[in-house]
Amino acid sequence: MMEKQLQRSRAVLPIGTVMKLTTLSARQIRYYETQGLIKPARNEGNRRQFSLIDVDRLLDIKGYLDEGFNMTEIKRVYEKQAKHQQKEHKALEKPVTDEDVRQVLQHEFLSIAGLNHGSEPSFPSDDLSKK
DNA sequence: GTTCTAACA
DNA sequence: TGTTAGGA
Repeated sequence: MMEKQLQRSRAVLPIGTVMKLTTLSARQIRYYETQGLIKPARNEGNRRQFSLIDVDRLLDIKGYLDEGFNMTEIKRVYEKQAKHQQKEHKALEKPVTDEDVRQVLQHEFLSIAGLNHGSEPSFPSDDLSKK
């Protein structure tokens, strides 16, 4: 049941393929990597090798971009996602599937987009539940 | 031909 | 972000 997960995390796609799949420029893809939004593997030639999970992540990022979010805002979303993964991992040792990730992202996306879709760079700030 | 990093008209 | 230089 986890086989597909392994296949999806198999990083073998060159940046050129990812460009076509996501319609993002190499510049953007590389930049997002420096911003910590994605972490593609590298082959022996220092070439980036993306997995389907990476592509999926890129497509999500593109979605945020279309909604007018900037890198810092998008990064914030993924930071929270990272926390979720850590939490799950430490607490239950439960493997996070890309479907889980999608749900978290979708939730974050909808809530953020719904609260301020206009132009204000301001966010509802962090959660108050962390005590 | 493709991808990489760094830098800027 | 685009684009280009110079390498691998």
